[in-house]
Amino acid sequence: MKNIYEIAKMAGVSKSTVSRVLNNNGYVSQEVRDKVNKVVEETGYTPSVVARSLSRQETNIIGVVIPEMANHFFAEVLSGISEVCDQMGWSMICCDTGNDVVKEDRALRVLAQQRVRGLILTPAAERNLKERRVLETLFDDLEVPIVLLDRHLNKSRWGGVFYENKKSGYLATKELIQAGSETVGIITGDLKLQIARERYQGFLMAMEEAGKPIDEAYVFVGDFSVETSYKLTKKMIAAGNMPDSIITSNNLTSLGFLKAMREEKKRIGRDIAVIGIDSIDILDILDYSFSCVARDTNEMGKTAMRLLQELTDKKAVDNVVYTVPCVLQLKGSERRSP
Amino acid sequence: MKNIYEIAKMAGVSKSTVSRVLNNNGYVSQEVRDKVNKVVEETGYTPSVVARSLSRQETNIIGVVIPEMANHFFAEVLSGISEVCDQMGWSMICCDTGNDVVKEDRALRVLAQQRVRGLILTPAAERNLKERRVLETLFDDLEVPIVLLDRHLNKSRWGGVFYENKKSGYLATKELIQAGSETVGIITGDLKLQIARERYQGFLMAMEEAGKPIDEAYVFVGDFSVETSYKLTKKMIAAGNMPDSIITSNNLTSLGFLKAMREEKKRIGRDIAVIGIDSIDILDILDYSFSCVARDTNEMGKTAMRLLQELTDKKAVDNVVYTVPCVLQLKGSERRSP
DNA sequence: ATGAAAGCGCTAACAC
DNA sequence: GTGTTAGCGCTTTCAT
Repeated sequence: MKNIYEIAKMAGVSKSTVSRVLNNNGYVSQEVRDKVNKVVEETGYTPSVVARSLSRQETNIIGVVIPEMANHFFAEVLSGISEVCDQMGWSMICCDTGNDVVKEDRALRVLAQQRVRGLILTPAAERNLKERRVLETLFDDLEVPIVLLDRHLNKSRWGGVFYENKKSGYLATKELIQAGSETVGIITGDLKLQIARERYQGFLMAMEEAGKPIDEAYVFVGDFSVETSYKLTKKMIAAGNMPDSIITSNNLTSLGFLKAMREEKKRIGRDIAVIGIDSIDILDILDYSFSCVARDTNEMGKTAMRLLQELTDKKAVDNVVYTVPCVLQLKGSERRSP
Repeated sequence: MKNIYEIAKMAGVSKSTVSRVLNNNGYVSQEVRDKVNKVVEETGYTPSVVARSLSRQETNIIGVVIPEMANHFFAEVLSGISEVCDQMGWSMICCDTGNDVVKEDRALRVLAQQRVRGLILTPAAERNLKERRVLETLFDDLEVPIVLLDRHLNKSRWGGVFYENKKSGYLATKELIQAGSETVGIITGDLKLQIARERYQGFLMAMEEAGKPIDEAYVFVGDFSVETSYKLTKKMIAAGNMPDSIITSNNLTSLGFLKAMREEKKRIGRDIAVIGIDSIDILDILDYSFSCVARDTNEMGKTAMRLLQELTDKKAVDNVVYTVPCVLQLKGSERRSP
């Protein structure tokens, strides 16, 4: 591929002029402009963004670090980020950490080296103070703004786009009780994550409000994965002691729960009622009765990207927080009708 | 962020030495190595990949261009690509074209400017000769190898990772006939895409082999989207003329079909039999009887990335083609039992 | 084993 | 309006 100097030579002008034409800034006569464009056209010349970035001392790439691309929640988020990113003419480097902090650290370091302009991060886990300081320093030194997405990072000063976690747990529980449940159980997420704790707290709050005691046997500590939720549900069924209803704390937890129920020939609405946190698109398509507390996932991604843009433009301060609302979607599974 | 020169100064050595330590090449005494590493550690210095890329005249970024991230098929593929990419220590810029050729062109141009080291592409559509030439020239000039994924680009000389499309259509159709269907219909994908035509041809072949005539009324030309498939199925049901069974040509087509069936209170296995091309994970979890012809999606992504690596290493020639096998998964929906 | 210096392809301040 | 020139932060060749 030719470089800018060769294009300049061919057009009989200087590099600066070619640069001006390419970036459409500075004064350059129409005549010269046409001449340069013609050469660019003919040669199929494409300027190097890496040289430009070095010279300008900034890139137009953002980093996106998420725990699992194949999780539909994150796929939707990514799609939203990508759309806004594209509109801005920026590019996005995606990293999938598989919920592994080691991979996450590596990803963050790579993105720092890439000198990304901004970062959208869903942390695999919360970190101790020291680890967090290292990360903070790394990106602070580079003046890279960071937007957290969905998950918090303990005591970090970064803002982000989050969810009404506590409220979602609260609403789901309250609804189950109102629909007639005497006993309500929950399969939680990884309680090391703030969002899992919040959802659980919402559950506790609604229970207390209704004057229901918490039965430890009905609190299943999971980790937001299909597998664990599946195992816990199996165990619950095997124990022969099921609550009237249960909260599944995220989309994968719901799936694991449904899988185990199917296998054990248990039926939602007959053997147990359920409300999930997060919707599962396909269940709606199938008209499957699965009640949930939902949110606009794609919009979460878009909002995160817009916030990041404001931060890079210095039009927002660091610790801005957007909270997307939860919406109850009742489809019948909140009720048990034996 | 400090640069290499400042680190050198602080360590009392030259830039070259720091570079050698950082890249772990060339001779440098253990003593000096330690000294440099200490300074790097203390300052939290992170070398700039953009400067390195300019100097080395190559990046470690690959471009991935796909039609829709939120489609579970592509999310899985992305996940596979990402994993191998990460293992290699490379980064990946993702672009979602939304099946739009204009966006695709823009994405490709951006990736060329980014001087990506390689490209994995699922084209939004086939192109005319001229458009294709422009693309080819662009990346040829930059010596960027390209791996096609899932979808072909007409008459291009690029290799890639594809699927047994014709066979999948053939197997599905044959199975439906064997299971007792007198009449078989199909909702095709966008026939401008070779993979859609191939799947359709497989259908035709099996029909011919079985001596069944093709009833035009049972051939529904779709476009691999939920929406179109939904509308076509609605129309089919409204017309009151359904085949014994039907092929749905990809995962989204299956979903649109299932949605319309539900809405119209039609039941798979009673009113019509069906085999879909591509599996839908969640249906398995729900133990939903949905037969399909499946493939290892995640592996397709990994294979594509490995092929790309071989191409960048010049260990493979351009037009290598991997074809991933299709596997019949019968769950009962292939049979109609009124 | 280490340093000096040229160069990667571009941008932008300055000169004319 | 256009050209000249000095970087941007690295790598790498060539001396020493």
